[in-house]
Amino acid sequence: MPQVDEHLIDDDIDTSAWDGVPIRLRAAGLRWTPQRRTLVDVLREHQGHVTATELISRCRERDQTTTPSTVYRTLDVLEEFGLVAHGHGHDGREEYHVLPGETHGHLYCEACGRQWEIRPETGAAIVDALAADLGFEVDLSHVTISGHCQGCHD
Amino acid sequence: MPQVDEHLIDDDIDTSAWDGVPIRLRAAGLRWTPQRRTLVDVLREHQGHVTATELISRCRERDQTTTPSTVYRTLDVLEEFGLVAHGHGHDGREEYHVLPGETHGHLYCEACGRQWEIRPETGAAIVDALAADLGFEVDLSHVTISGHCQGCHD
DNA sequence: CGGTCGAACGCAACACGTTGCAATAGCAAT
DNA sequence: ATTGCTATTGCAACGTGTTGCGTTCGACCG
Repeated sequence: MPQVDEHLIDDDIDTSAWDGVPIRLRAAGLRWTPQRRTLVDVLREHQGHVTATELISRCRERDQTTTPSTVYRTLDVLEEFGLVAHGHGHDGREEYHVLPGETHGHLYCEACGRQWEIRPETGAAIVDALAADLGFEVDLSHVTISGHCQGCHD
Repeated sequence: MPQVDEHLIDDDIDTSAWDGVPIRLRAAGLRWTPQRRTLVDVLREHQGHVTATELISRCRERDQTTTPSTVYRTLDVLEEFGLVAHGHGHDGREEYHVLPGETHGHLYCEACGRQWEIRPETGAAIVDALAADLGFEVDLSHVTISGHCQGCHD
């Protein structure tokens, strides 16, 4: 097993973005509570996409008393700080992007259920098309576009 | 008010597509029930988009005993026959296109809440971009893309 | 016209997400 | 350490949509 030093290994996620959260909250007149700490601890371990439901159950693993409404409200706050971004999966349920870097759209194959990310260049083409049409400024990351992937159409 | 004969006026909707529904259902081994008749009668009066909730309440105006699960299940059947198509609004709730003609995507402005349809040519550009990228065959009508309209972005 | 089969119904329970409100508890100031 | 303000919590209730199950009734057949 060579070269293990050359790349980050799976569970070696950069969590530094979360370190300043308590301070940022207080600076905005908000509060750092045990419930928020639990959620942030859970988010530290995640990259990419998570459903709200999964976050709630992971929080409950750490704290039996976790309440859904608190989690949803905390996620709203974290979204205002740009630490998560929510979107809707193909079935309309909420999904969260943790530490959204470059925003990207999502594709969902109705046949096989797999998901893909839209490449930045392709996403840009979509954004440009809608900007040219109606002057619309699209937030691609908010939705999942449905269809059939190459392997599944016909 | 000249030329009123030259176009269909607003409440003169072509409902002929619904006339064959009982026969089509029976031909497929399915049944024509009073509950389905109520929903189809409601759908006859609609064009464009309706939320599932609105359909349920309109059915209840005609039949107090209408049950949500029956309406949802009937909508699924009608969708298989191509008479309605469901999508998700910006907040993930279900919307139905009645008698979907040319499929079109939707835009939702997060600031002012208004909605637009994506013009066919623009929609085609989006479909083409994703086909070129991953060979993905997109069903644009299923989702509502969020963003900010011309009047609302700065 | 009555019998049979199973599609469709209504209900009850669940899942996900939101909201209003009274009680709690951060946190800044004293 | 105590106090006061108010952000946050937890609960309960609601809205929307789905699912399982026992019962009903549509439709075809004799």
